[in-house]
Amino acid sequence: MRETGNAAIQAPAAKVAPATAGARPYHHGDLSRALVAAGRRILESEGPSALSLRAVAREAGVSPAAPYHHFKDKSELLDAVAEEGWHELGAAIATGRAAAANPRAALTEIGVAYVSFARKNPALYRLMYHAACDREMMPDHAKTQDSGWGHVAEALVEAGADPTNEREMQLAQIAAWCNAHGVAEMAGFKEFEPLKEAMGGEEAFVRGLLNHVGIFARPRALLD
Amino acid sequence: MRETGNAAIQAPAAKVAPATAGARPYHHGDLSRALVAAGRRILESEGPSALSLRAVAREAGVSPAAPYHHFKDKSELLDAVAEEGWHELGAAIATGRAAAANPRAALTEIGVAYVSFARKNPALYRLMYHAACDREMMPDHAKTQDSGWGHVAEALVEAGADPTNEREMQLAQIAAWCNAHGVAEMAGFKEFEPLKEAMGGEEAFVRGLLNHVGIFARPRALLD
DNA sequence: AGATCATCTTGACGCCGTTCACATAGGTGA
DNA sequence: TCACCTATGTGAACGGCGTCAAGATGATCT
Repeated sequence: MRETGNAAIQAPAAKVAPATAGARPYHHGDLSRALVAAGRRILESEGPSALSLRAVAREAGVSPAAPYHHFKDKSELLDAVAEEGWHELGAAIATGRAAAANPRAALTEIGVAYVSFARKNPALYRLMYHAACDREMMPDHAKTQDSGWGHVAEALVEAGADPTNEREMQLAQIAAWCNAHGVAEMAGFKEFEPLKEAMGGEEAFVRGLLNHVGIFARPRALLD
Repeated sequence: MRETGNAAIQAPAAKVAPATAGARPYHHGDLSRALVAAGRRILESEGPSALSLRAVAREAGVSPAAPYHHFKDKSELLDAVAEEGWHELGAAIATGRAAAANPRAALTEIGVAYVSFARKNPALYRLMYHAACDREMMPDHAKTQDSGWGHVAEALVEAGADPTNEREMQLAQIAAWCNAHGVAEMAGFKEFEPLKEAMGGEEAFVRGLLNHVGIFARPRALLD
């Protein structure tokens, strides 16, 4: 019939094609993945307004109706693109955290990595959050163990937070996310350019902002 | 020809109609305002996906092409709706600030008022920020003296910040905005419901978040 | 009154998301 | 081997969208 869940995983069903062979081995071979990739290419090169289902199908070289055999509708395709983004954001956060000199610095680096990802993939980031806000919840993926969400909690504990104080832990975790999200969406505003340059570049600006805003540098209710 | 700027101000041009007379005095009378109002009604009652130019025209009782005599294109109409939102947000912030017992509390109340407005008008708030992010800058309106932006700066100074430390002032102001924005967009997520209830309602939750996140409760680089 | 000009309508264009009937081709079991 | 089944593709069509050009309408100015 039709794939219902994650489009990136073909399940143990009948192996249909070598996935990345030359030209077009099967009917298409691996349309799901091709469509998601095409969607992301269009998003990056031509912006969100150009991201139509038909354009994605064109980019993948299939008819406008073909995607409907792999995704219920357009928003499900966009969800798959967004999911790829959440996955990469999680990886970026893990990398940032690992690069920190000490547990306390890890929190800061998580924030910087988060904002950095969002600033490097603005259209993708906005798509990710758009999807999340529409359903008024974080994507399931963001809550798995190895996600950004999980890393924040772990980093908080390693920095000395009391994991038994559940309420404060939750508040701090959410606050961190709000914090990073706010900075991520506003750091690109043009009126801040002069200040950015005066501070020696965007990263310094972002660090200043995160520091001012607090949680990444000093989660005081937990650590003070 | 065609109105170029603010659609809400009819300028000193020829008075065309009594503005709010019965039925339809002139060709329409005051289509600009009617269209903005219709747009907002649709946004609130049927959501952003239903907010098409044609639907707005229908709601206002005119043909699909009529709006083009008042707005360059759809996005200019949406900008006008958003501008109304920024105006109201500014007023809400002013009210919150005025209700505070002391200068320090004023900062907190500004944050609470901001988030409260966003939570009460989620679709409008998202439209407002969407427009801002698209052009990568705050709307001009948000930067005028009596806007939310201005109130934050004033409140910071009244709370004891040093207005001559320009860089820190700017950083704090931006941080406050990031802060409020992040909380505003995430406070509605469903996975936080249990915590919200445990804390005695959404306002307490928001205050906790703003407090954790820092700037509204303790802009330390400036005040400590 | 006649000219003028902003305003509104009609009709059209191309693009969109989506659906449906049909075509095609790999895999399966007789 | 071959008929069948199912997954996957195409083509044509629908209504809705944003937008524009040409024409109708009616208030205002001289």
